Amino acid sequence: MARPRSDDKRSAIIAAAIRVIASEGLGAATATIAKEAGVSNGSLFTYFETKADLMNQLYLDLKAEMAATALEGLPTKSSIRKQMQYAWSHWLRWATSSPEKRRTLAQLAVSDDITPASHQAASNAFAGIRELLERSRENGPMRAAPLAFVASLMNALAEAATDFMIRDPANAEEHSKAAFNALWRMIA
Amino acid sequence: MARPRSDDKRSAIIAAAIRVIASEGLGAATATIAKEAGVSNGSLFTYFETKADLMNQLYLDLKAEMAATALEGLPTKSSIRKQMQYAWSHWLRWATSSPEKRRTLAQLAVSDDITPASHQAASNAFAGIRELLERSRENGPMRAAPLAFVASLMNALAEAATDFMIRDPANAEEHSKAAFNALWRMIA
Amino acid sequence: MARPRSDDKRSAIIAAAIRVIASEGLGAATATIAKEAGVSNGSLFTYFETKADLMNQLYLDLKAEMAATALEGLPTKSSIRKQMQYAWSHWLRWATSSPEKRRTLAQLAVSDDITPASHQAASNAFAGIRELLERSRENGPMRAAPLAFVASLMNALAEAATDFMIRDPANAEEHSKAAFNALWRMIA
Amino acid sequence: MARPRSDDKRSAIIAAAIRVIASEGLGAATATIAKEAGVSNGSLFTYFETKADLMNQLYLDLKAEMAATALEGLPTKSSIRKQMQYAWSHWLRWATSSPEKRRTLAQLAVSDDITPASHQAASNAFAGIRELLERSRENGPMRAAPLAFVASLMNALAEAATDFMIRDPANAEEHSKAAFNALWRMIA
DNA sequence: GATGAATGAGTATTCATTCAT
DNA sequence: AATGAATGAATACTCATTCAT
Repeated sequence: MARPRSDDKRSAIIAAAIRVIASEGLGAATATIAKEAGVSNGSLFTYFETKADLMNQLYLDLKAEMAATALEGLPTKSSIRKQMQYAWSHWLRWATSSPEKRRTLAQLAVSDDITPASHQAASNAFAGIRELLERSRENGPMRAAPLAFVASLMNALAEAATDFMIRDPANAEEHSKAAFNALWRMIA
Repeated sequence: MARPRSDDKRSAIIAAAIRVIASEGLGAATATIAKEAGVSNGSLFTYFETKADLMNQLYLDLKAEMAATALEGLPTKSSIRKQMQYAWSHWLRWATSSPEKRRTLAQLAVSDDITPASHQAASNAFAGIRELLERSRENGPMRAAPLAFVASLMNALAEAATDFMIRDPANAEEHSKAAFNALWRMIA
Repeated sequence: MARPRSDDKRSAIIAAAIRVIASEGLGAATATIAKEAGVSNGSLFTYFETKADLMNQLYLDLKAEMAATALEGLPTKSSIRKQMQYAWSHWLRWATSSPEKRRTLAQLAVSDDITPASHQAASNAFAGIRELLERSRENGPMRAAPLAFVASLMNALAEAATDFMIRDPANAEEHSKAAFNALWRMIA
Repeated sequence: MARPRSDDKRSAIIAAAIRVIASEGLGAATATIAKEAGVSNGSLFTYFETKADLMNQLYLDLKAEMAATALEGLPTKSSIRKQMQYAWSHWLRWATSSPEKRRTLAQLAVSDDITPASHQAASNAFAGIRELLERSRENGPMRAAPLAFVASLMNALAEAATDFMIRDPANAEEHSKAAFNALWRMIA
């Protein structure tokens, strides 16, 4: 319970959890995750106090990675539409090309183990994207709606589009664009 | 000649499952559900072969009720936009006013216990709504996209809107309309 | 619980029990036996008060059939050796040619459900054979041993021989004779 | 580095199983065995993967102990008859003086849980005794019979004799000798 | 008498977490 | 800090028996 020493081990556990939860669901045993990480089951609990704690940290890690990927290399000089489109396509590309992370994230998102605080923190990680969204819709038909509402719709669109891109990878790029255009029609 | 199997008991178990799962999640014990239904734990298994069977039937019941509510009293003589709006508002009203059913349905929708066959059957229950959607988008910008993709977007929008209506009930009607308008902008 | 009406049903249950226990062991559910007999599970209990009661009656029926088969047509005018050999071969033939009955009987014989009274009654059914045995050994080396001891040895020999005949049916007759000769060497 | 698995605990569970099964039969609950062994019910499963696994190991342990006892201190310089008699009397003495072990072994021997592999392994433990038997019968009337058949008869005799010795302990030694003489008449 | 639904005690096994080594 | 054995609560499902129809 003292400060754990090895960041490698923490990472190994997180990575193992992604793989195991993707294939076995949230019911996966901590012992299974530990073994997959090459760590003893006891050690898992020196890096994460409880299973729920592991879940919450995993959730945050994944959300943060997702947001960072979306904004990495953002062409801040371009038009807001271009920037939004850039973020959108990177976001969906990440989700599409990391199927285990996405599956695991999807399960965590609906889990009762994730605390409101974690949901809040995850939302903060999306601040950059929310800002983009704010500027995108500021002259559009949803300019008066609560931003959280619009964000929720955007998120839902991204989820649905990703599902479809995974199910029909041949036309993934096309689906991504179609969904972005739909988004733009909605808000701008 | 023996005591006949009672529809009341089946309903009681289904209703109890809705309540219990809404508050305890899918991990709820069958014994808890049975007790809540006023039935012995053994009896639960004469009405549902396994816990998974109960989950699947519950899922179908809820999906069917949702679709039926959306289409009940549909003004088939009105314009397609009016019809869609009618279905949309009934759909969201049902979801909003049955929070336990909605919570439970949300959990079931992502559960591994729900078989592909059940998902298929649930989809069939939505045939009427899908038809409305087809006619709604037939001249719009998404006329060439796979219907399933559009349906998925519509569903995601409905989910997001419902979440928001529940969190902010004072403006529920407004949110419903805003979401509908967003939908219409997207597809028509 | 009143006197049951139909002997047919009793027989059907007994016969079903033989088949089911032979294949599923003593743990077989009464419901399974009832279904195999074409009777409702409730009815089974009007013919046999408890499962243990069914087991005991089944045990007795099988033991009695076994003894009767061994002695049927006994050549009472022949030498005692001839008579014993006749009973022996009929006994083993029955065991060999009724594998389900034998399997079931073997399981019942070691079951805790069979009461001492039933074991006693089964022993009585073997009175005829025991008498043969008494006359067989009356001048032999075991003439002073308790008859029950000799009977026990004879029974053990018959069991072992039967096992072997079933495992090696091509030489069944030979094994039967070899075992009989061994028996005769032992007692006469 | 962690607490090592304790042989004492394994032994305690095995010993507890012997006692519990002797008195309650094979249906005995694993929890009962664990409690009798002074171990948590969970721990039982760190020493034995399943209940069936426990049964199989128990069966082997008992069979091995039985065979070892029979052959311990065998006077290999004596005549074959003397050697056989020595093994026979030690065998029956063990069976007689360990009634719980014997009861339990008898139940296990007919259990469906015991795998063919275990029966095979148990048979291997009896190799020494089988060898004695081979030399005992090599010039006798059963010299041409399959050894396995003769072994089966010998085993059946031993079982029957043991039963009788337990039921009539006052004359145990006498019964043992009578049975041995009967065996010798049979095979030598 | 016949039926089969109702009952609820009973059981192997799993798993998060703790703790001796 | 690391290990993995120890713990014991928790859970789906079965089954002999009873009883309403």
